[in-house]
This record gives sequence, C-alpha cells and structure tokens, in this order.
Amino acid sequence: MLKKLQQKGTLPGFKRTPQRLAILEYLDGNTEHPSAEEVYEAVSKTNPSLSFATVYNTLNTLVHAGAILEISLDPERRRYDPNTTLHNHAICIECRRVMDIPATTPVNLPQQMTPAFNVMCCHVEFYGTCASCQSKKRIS
Amino acid sequence: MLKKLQQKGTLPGFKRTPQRLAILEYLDGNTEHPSAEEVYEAVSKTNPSLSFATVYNTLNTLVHAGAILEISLDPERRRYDPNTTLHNHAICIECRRVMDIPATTPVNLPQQMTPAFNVMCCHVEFYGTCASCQSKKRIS
DNA sequence: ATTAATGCAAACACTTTGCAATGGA
DNA sequence: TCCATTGCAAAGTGTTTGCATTAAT
Repeated sequence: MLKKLQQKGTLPGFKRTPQRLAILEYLDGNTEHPSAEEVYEAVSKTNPSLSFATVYNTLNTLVHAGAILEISLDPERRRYDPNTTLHNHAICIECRRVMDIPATTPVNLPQQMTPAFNVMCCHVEFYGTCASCQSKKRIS
Repeated sequence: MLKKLQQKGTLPGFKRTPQRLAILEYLDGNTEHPSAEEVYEAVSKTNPSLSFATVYNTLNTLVHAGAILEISLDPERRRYDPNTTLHNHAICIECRRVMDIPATTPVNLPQQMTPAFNVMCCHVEFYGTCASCQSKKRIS
C-alpha cells in the first residue's frame, strides 16, 4: 500500500517530496502504531528540517487516501496504523503498547440489532498485560 | 453505581456538592456517551455557576473511582460512559453517534497469543450506519 | 475545624491554519 | 510555469493546574 505511493503517478496530485518519502519509508511495515510526534522524532533524524506541520499534513493526506488508518485508542494523542487490512489490537494497560492481532473468527452484532444498524466493519480491542509487563511485575 | 454516590458516605472523602449531584443525576442511565462539554452544557442549565474545571474534576474523580468509563472512540474529545458493565459499541460513521450493544458471545484471542498476552477484558467496536442515517441517505 | 471542591484564569498538549518561500511535475 | 508542499509562527481545541474562596463533613 505505502510502497505504491513511493512510486511515481500513483495518486494524482500527490507530490513525492523527500519529507514524504522519508515518512512513507518509516511507516511502511511499522507495527508500533506511532503518534505524529513519534513519526517526527524518527524521521527528523534523517531530515533535520522536517516540521510538525509537514508530518500532520502528510499523515492526514495518507489517511484521506486510505493508505493508513487513524486509531483512537489513546485519548491523549492520535496514533496511526499502516496496516489497513482487517485486524484487531491488544493494548497493554501497563505500558500502553498496542499490538496487532489477526482477525480470526468474525464477530457479529446480536440479531435484534442487525436490521437497525448496518455494520460495515468491526474492531476488537483486547485489554490486558503484555508478556514483558507480566514478567516485570513478577520481579518487583 | 452512580445512584450509590448520590447517597452519603459511599466514597470516603467524596463530598456531595450540588454540582456533583447534578452531574451524577445527568449521567445516571445516560446512554449518549457525552463529552465533558455536553455534560457542561446540560448541567449548567440548572447550575449556571458551574465551571468546566468542576466538570473535568468530577469526571476524572468518577473515572478513578470506577463509577464511569472513559471511552476514546472519538479522537477529538473524550467521551464518558456511565454503563460500567461489559458491553460493546456501535459507532455510526455518518452522525458519529455511539450506541450500546450487549456483549453476547465472548471474543477470544487467537490461541497462539494466549500465553503471551493476559487478556483482562475486551471491547468490540462495530462501525457502520445507524437506522436514521440509512433512511436519510435513501431520501437525499 | 478540617479538608475537599469550586470557579476563575493561566498554562498545557496536541493539532490545524495562514502565508511566503520552495521545489516537484 | 504551475500548483502542491514546506516550514514557521500563530491560532484553535480540549484538558489540566494553581490558587484564593467557599462549603461539606
């Protein structure tokens, strides 16, 4: 998905600037669900002139193009997910890390709701503790 | 849950001020998933001196006491849910309204994740269009 | 009397916007 | 050349905080 945008003429009017290409490269295959600040921190290492405006501008453009997903698991800040295929998330309540979980068995709305609400997609959030936070707790 | 807090001596140190009692009354049984601003708008009608600081202060106190839930479906603002029992949500992508959905069949993590991630609870988000937005679309 | 809560204003964090300068197409 | 994008600074939105005053216990 993001690889396509790195090539010429995929999205009409989308100019492939050095900043955008660097952001695309950072996002492609990234499973960290980074925030705008994390994108800025990472990409500005190689592009010191990068501005926050460009990061936000690019992320919003990518969201509108459907190339990445905006996820609102964190009330403090928006996070972005380059994985646009159907999948779920496990959120560690200790370290707040978000992990991808394959969408296996489909989840259905209870029958009585089916006619009233037209489900287009669904997203499951698993809250709990990740492996590393579990072992940290055992030690302390 | 919220009814209890309206009575004396339920939460040590929790003072039942007129503002808090009005907020509790507004929240109790409310299924609108209101934001802080919506709480302020509604409650300040009867309590004109109410301040935003008090609304935020009270909502945070209630969240910490486990009396209400903070939900981050909306990246723009936090919403609050007085229903603290296990349930899911249907989000209309047209009008952004959030509806409660009973949690029927339990959702499980794929087997291979089970030992690594200790699931404590799970929350399903159904995205789609609600009945009223469907009929609006048919008309226009 | 003690201590928590109120209301105001200022501060804060995240995100968007206006605009002149830049640079892809 | 044309027009989207950049970078900066200012503005906008939602939330928190400091503090003197008020009021519940």
